Amino acid sequence: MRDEPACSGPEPAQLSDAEWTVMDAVWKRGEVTVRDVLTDVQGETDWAYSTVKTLLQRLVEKGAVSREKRGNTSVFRPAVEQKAARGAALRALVRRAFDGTLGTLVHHLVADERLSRREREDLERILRDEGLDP
Amino acid sequence: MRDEPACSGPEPAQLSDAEWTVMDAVWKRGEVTVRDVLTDVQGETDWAYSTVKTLLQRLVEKGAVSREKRGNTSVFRPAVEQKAARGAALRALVRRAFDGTLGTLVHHLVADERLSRREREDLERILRDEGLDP
DNA sequence: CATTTTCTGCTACATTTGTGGCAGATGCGC
DNA sequence: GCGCATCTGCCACAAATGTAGCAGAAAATG
Repeated sequence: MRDEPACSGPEPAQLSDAEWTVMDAVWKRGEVTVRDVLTDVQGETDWAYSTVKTLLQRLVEKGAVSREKRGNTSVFRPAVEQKAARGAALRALVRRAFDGTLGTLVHHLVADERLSRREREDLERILRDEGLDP
Repeated sequence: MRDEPACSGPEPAQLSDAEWTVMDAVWKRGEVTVRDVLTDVQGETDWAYSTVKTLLQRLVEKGAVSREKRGNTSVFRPAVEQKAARGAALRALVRRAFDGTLGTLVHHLVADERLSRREREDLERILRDEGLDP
């Protein structure tokens, strides 16, 4: 009896850097207009209205968000869960840079000299606290 | 007194998918020619000689490998350690997709339903043992 | 040596990503 | 209803990435 969930459906499309920034706002609000996102990313970026618009457009094409016309304004909603997107991104990284093996990544984490003792302890704690639920 | 290694020098340049494939061969062999890499990636990819050549060229420009002329043939050598490249890639992922916080990634790992119990246990064990045993 | 093989240097070209402009349609304040 | 603010749809353009061809130089081969 296997306890792995095995492979579910197709991976959500990979998101680019800029697209992640937009998705953060989309997930946070649940439902956004171009302007909402623009507002949220002010300070983080220096994007023009058009830039956000284009990015949302591309996210629609990638199937990451859905668009619904409300009056003359588009309202966007997440079409993939953040968790799914994160999983896909993580698996893509593991595939390209860590032998396709999660274990290699974890090993790197704990062996990486840039990981502070404190962070390492945090990881252990998180694992113990969160990993126990059957 | 801080125990963090804090921020060392500048991150190695980000590598693209294709570039990671090439770098795998470069790290494995320690010293390669275009043809060596081409040989190694046969089966994995269907690249032309020129493709590998271009990729190595770009890796030189990115400072990821060094080139040395031996006769009329170029010999390439890693200029960044695999560990450093992995670290940079991992940090980039955390930055874009996991709130910039390693803890968020680890939390995702243990909470992700796609992570099998066995992998979860491995993770815990590796953390406890500091990754000392294979 | 004359050929054949193999390299290199340069160029090319499609796609994706980052960034944004312009013009026409639509909605809001007065 | 009119004008001003907004939105949208479509296009643009540079940099990065994926993928490779061509021509000339260098080396190997008979």
